[in-house]
Amino acid sequence: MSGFSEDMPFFDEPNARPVAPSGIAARAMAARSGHTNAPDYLNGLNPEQRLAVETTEGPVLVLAGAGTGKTRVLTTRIAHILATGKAFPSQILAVTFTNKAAREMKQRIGLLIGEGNVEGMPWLGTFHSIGVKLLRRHAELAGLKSDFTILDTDDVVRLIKQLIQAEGLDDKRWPAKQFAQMIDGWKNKGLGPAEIAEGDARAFANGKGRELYKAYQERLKTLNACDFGDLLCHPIRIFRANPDVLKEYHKRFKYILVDEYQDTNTAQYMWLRLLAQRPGGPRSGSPGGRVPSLSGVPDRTEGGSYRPATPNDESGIPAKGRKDDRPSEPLRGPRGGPAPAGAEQPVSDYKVNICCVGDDDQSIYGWRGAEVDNILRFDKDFPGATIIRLERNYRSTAHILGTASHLIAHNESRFGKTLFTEKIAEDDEKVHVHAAWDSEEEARAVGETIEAYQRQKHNLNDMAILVRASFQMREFEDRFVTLGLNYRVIGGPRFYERLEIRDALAFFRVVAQGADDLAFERIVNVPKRGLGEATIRQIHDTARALRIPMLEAAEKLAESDELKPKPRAALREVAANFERWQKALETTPHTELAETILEESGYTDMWKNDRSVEAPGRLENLKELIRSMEEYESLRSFLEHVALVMDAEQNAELDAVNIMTLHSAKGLEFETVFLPGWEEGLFPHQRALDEGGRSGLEEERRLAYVGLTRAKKNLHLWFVSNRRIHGLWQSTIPSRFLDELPEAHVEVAESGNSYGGYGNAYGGGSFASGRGGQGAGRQNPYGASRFDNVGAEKSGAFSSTYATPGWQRAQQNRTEATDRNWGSRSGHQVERIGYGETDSGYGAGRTSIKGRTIDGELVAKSVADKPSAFSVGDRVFHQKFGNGNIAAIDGNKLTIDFDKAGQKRVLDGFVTGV
DNA sequence: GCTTTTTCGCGGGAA
DNA sequence: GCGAAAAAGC
Repeated sequence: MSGFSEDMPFFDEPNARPVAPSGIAARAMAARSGHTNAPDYLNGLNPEQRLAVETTEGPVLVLAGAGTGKTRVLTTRIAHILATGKAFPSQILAVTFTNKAAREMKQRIGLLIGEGNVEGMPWLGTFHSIGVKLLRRHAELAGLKSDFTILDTDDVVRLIKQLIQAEGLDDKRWPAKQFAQMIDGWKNKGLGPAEIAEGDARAFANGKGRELYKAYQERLKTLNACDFGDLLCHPIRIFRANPDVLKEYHKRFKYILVDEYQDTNTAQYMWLRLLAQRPGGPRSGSPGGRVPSLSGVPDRTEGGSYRPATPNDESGIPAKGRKDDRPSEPLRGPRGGPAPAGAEQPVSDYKVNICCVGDDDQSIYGWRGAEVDNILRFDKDFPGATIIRLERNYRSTAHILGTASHLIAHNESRFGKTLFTEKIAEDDEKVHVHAAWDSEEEARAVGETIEAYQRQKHNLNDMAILVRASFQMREFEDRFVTLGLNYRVIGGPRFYERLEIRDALAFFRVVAQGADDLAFERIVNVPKRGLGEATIRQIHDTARALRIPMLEAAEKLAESDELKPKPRAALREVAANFERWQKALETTPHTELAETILEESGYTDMWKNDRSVEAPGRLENLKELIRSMEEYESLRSFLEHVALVMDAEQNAELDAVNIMTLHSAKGLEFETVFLPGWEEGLFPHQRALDEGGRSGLEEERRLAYVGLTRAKKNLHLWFVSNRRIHGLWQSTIPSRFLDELPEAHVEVAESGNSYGGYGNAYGGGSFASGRGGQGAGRQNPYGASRFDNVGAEKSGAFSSTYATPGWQRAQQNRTEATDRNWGSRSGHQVERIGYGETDSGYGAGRTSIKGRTIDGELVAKSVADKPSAFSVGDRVFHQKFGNGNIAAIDGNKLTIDFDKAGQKRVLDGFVTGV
């Protein structure tokens, strides 16, 4: 929560006590002094877990496979450090990525050592929450005041947009959103405006990228604000520029623990390195089982400046772009693998009690800056590191584990772990692979399977549908609504991102921090009071000219006669309101004040008068917002919470099927898991392949691995032959990942109910052209015809799917990862994958498809100008919808009245004349 | 300044 | 095909 309001003296140990509730410490002492009985909390750990808990000294990397008890090790390790008196709670730095993980850790440590003592762990939290805490303490060293505002992505984009416009640039050509992402990327690498690569700087805004970035940082400073990236970057810069500050933290943190280390980005790595470094000096002995006295903490930073990690990089961080610079040989584990190019000089001859826990096979966040290399390189960074593998899985059946292990073995850049289980039951089912004709049938069949499980008394809560992309969810939702099947979507739009909540928060922000221009701008004209673009611009200009916040500028303008009477009166009212509320901040309880603000501003009335369907819900949300404020002591601490904790709890009461993306499923487990959409182009996702090449494919494969390992007992994979992408139906081919599954653990299920009628006609479709050489060219190491009988009895269609040229292309793609052009070699089917195509489909680039402007010309125009091979009234056949008559033609898009399926819009490449 | 029409984008999303 | 955001229209 609020780091600055409840600030404590820096070294607070005098008030702290060693943790010894429930006699744990006593027992630990006993254990150490010769008794063979281990303390309770160590009971039930397997040998590897126990080693990971008890190896408290020196660098430790715990490679924790899926379902091997990672969180248990982390929490028990902390409990162990505390119980044996190696450190006070406040001397342990424990970082996670999500609030959820931090919360769970706190709770579980609480169970081990007693609730009260977890409160004494002020440095357990997310990278960002700890970053805020550091920054609030040392804000002035970053040019901020300690009450700075944290901007979220939305604010940042609006701010950048203003800057782009201020530069006189075309904000169409240079989208603010894109630049925000670039800044995010730079900050993930810990790069300030002066440090970014020349090429990157030139790539945006006619070469003004660097200036723009600089201007952005300056603007943040004047707003007394920072973005999420700054929460890490500012502390890094502060540490580097102020050795004495860093030294304080070196003294403080005796043990560092990091969760999900494979997800750390370069900035987080820099941050950790700085805190973990103990330059110079000999390795100190183990503090043993003594509670170290304050004065006895040796100052290991004495007499040494930082050891630069590379000769030309003071940061302790490898040069940017390592991934790309790296020689192509794979990293084969930590032992003897080649050091990646740009790897910095290892940390040596001083003691670092850092313990990182992670799983390289579950690294799925490369796209937001995570560097798998951080974990793969651990023992180079920390020579002499103990590496402990947790491979004993407590979650899944042997079939599921076997399937997942076999799949992930296709990746090259990994440590290599082999999960095993001792739970082998005869009646464990194999992993099921199902085929469906299209995504509707997929949803229908999954629904039926779920209902079948339900009849066998399985809880819906124990089932989950994990999709690659969120657009897949809709079909399931539609189906479940029809069936009356309860479901919940996890990771949807979040509470604090809702319009009404953001509006309300903007009011509060201006009251709490008058200089928050972004918030002010958001709500000056909410509810509508006739303050349009022109007036706002005027406020803006005045604020700029006088170098004052917009609220003050508004006050001034309201008193002057520069405005027309109407906006002037409105502005005067706004200014008066805020003045009144700001005064009330001192005297009124914050929940009461919040209500007053929403009433007096007319905001609640605005929604009361709104006749739309959402309005009542929005009012309800506002009430909920006020209610949730009660838990905080002040408006300010509440706002801080909101900035950092954007998640909202779901209700677990209801028995409902869980629907979520694969990404948000990481860390969860379910008895029964459905994985739909295993098709080339969707999974692995086309864009991952286009942008990431082989490493992109490997990340997709890790995502598949994450999906498979979520299942405890039952696992169902699906692929379809037809899917609607961006509104148009496309043929698809099964994912290459399906062919990477081991035959021994997988059972290919018969297709549910495919449409017999359409299926029959299928042979006449375009796949037929590729049937000739089927099987011959396959390089499937697990047998050539494993999936060939899929659905054979019903339609025969799916067998061909696996033997098409498209399938073979997928195989080729596997070996020729460098070839990123789907269209180049692919023959007939390619236009059905990806993003739709021009008429012929041969080799046409994706750029030409959607009517984007290229060199200022609308490309779609030329496409549309091309006369279609069909004319209105023609009788045509479509492989999904059957026969029909063309009702209208729009370029290559046909509107067809189908005999059975009704009117649909399809690309002309999908139909043949009859 | 507000309402309707057109355009755009469309992988994953913590803090 | 759909929703959000921008541009055009009133």
